[in-house]
Amino acid sequence: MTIVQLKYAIAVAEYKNFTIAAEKCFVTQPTLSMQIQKLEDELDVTIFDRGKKPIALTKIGEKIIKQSKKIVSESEKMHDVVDKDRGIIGGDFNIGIIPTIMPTLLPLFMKELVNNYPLLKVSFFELPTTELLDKLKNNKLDLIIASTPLEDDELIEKPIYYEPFVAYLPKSNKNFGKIEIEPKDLYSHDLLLLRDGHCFRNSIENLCFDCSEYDGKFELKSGSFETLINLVDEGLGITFLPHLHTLRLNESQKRMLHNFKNPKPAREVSLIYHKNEIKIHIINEIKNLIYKVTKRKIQFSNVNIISPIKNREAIRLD
Amino acid sequence: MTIVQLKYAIAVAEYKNFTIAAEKCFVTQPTLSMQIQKLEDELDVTIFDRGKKPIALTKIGEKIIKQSKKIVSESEKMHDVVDKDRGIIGGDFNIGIIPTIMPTLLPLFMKELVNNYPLLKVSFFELPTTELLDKLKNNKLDLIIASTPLEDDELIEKPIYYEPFVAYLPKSNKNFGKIEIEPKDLYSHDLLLLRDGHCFRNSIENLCFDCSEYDGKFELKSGSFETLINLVDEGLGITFLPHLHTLRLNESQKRMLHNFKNPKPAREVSLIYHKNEIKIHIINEIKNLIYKVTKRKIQFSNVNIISPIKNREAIRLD
DNA sequence: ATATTTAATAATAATAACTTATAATGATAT
DNA sequence: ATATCATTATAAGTTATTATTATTAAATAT
Repeated sequence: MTIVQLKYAIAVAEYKNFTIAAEKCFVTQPTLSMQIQKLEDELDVTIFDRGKKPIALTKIGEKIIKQSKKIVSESEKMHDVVDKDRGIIGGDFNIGIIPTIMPTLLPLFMKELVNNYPLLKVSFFELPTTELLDKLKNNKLDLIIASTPLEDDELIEKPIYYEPFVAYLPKSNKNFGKIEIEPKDLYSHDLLLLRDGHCFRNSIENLCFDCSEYDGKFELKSGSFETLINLVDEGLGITFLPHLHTLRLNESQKRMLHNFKNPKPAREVSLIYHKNEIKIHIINEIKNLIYKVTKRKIQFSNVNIISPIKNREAIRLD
Repeated sequence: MTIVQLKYAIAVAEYKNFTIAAEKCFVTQPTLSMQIQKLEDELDVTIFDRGKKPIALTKIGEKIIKQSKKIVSESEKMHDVVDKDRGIIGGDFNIGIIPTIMPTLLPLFMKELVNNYPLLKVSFFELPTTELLDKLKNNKLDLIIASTPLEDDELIEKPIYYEPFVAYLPKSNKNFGKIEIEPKDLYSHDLLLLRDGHCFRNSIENLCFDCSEYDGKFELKSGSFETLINLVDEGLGITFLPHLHTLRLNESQKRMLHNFKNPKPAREVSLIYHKNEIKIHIINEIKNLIYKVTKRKIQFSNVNIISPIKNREAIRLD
């Protein structure tokens, strides 16, 4: 049993295909096949059911892959041990951020991050939460920034700020001009939301509890707040915006913003990383940097945290 | 970096000698030296300070060996994963027991253990606690039975019974015949104890708190309770015995036993194994077997647990 | 100084891992 | 049913790695 064999097996488990797995491991398919066979021979088990299409893990195969991941992740940490000892913050580091956070948060720390750690090759990936989590668990990402709580016991969540929601209402709306509104006031047919799969939509759905009963315009799906804002401006409905997205609105648009009364509904934005703690020393550096930047510029209190997972209750936070 | 290289490095760290480490790994010395060099080259560090005699670990070497042990121990567990899946309880299994527990406990479960698991090759090692711990941490032992608490955060302790101490007094002793005695009654110059290094001695020293001030006969050191009993029989002093050691005494000897009043001083006897949980499925089987056997035959309550570590306080247990 | 111990190096053999080429298998389409 | 395609297994040969033996070098002890 070698670490290389385990990596090959993990790749096959991931891609469910020997040929693709071999490519990803930068070897030819026969090489990978042979090493997998050797591993199976040594352990005297069949890890993969080649009969099924796509290839499936056997029952024992599942366990073996799980243990393989542990071994490989511990072996990856060896490099961290060395780097940490030297105080080196360098190498590749991949950060994933959900689309509704990316444009407002990234500009806050991007520059300082790149300047402070010249040896670090940081890459950013803008993807929905589920894909981010997938990549994080497969070590394609080292850190993600997303709306929490996610309640995933493979991961560690470190909240960085709580961002209130604000209602964005056209003059035609009956609640326009109210000083303080409540979520239930907005229970209506013309609520415009980001497309399905966006966790921000889940948050709002949790906020409006029974909004799965909505019909009509509700089905209109958009991918960015930009579009939603334009639609509302045209009087085609109402929407919610996260607070940081409202800062760049013009004066007349700002008059359309309506705060909720305390405790304001809000989303929790967190750094999320794997419990295996690979590259933990780099994660900690970046964590401190982001803490520093956000603590100075973003501070909210007296909020109700709305879960990005469907059908979860809010958590009061004063 | 390969698992084999890590094993070689761990061996050198253990034996502080390339030649001996090579032997233990069943390879020649140049093979081992080269692999260590390759490992050092790849990680770009020096793990061993060859200048010192015996060979010493560098500062970063310490960390690398620590991480290596994690990786290797996770890789060892791969076989457990397979065995567990098949329900196989087999292979080598090494149990260490301290001398003052061995003769009374081993007969209770030895036979059933061997009969129940014919594929298991069990070996027993009778050694003092410190040596047992050393071997457990270096994976030379899979399980040890010793007096606890040891407060070692690499290890897991599972108490199996609490064994009261009994005083063994000759007729000449002033406390002879008392129905109930207290530890302080025995504060005297003729207390006979096992030789230094035996944890049972530490327990008794904790019990008598200031007995480090004792002089004279106290320095007489013995290795077994057999000797101590004989010495007391000859009227040369007094001693403590763990309860299970008193069961085979003859009638006249039994008249020399004196119980302490409640809560009786007692030692905690535990199964101890490594947190890395290698062979955990076998450990669990043996644990259950020993639990079953001891729960039926050994039951004590209302005791004060005396720590086998010097200068610790007793823990009351009702 | 000389023997002894121990790690490093050199030359070479054995083993293992890899590549290319090809065959076998199994599913899908004609 | 047969051809086609996708995919894994096998075979032969090459390269790279790991091992051995023999020897050298360095440090200690006698």
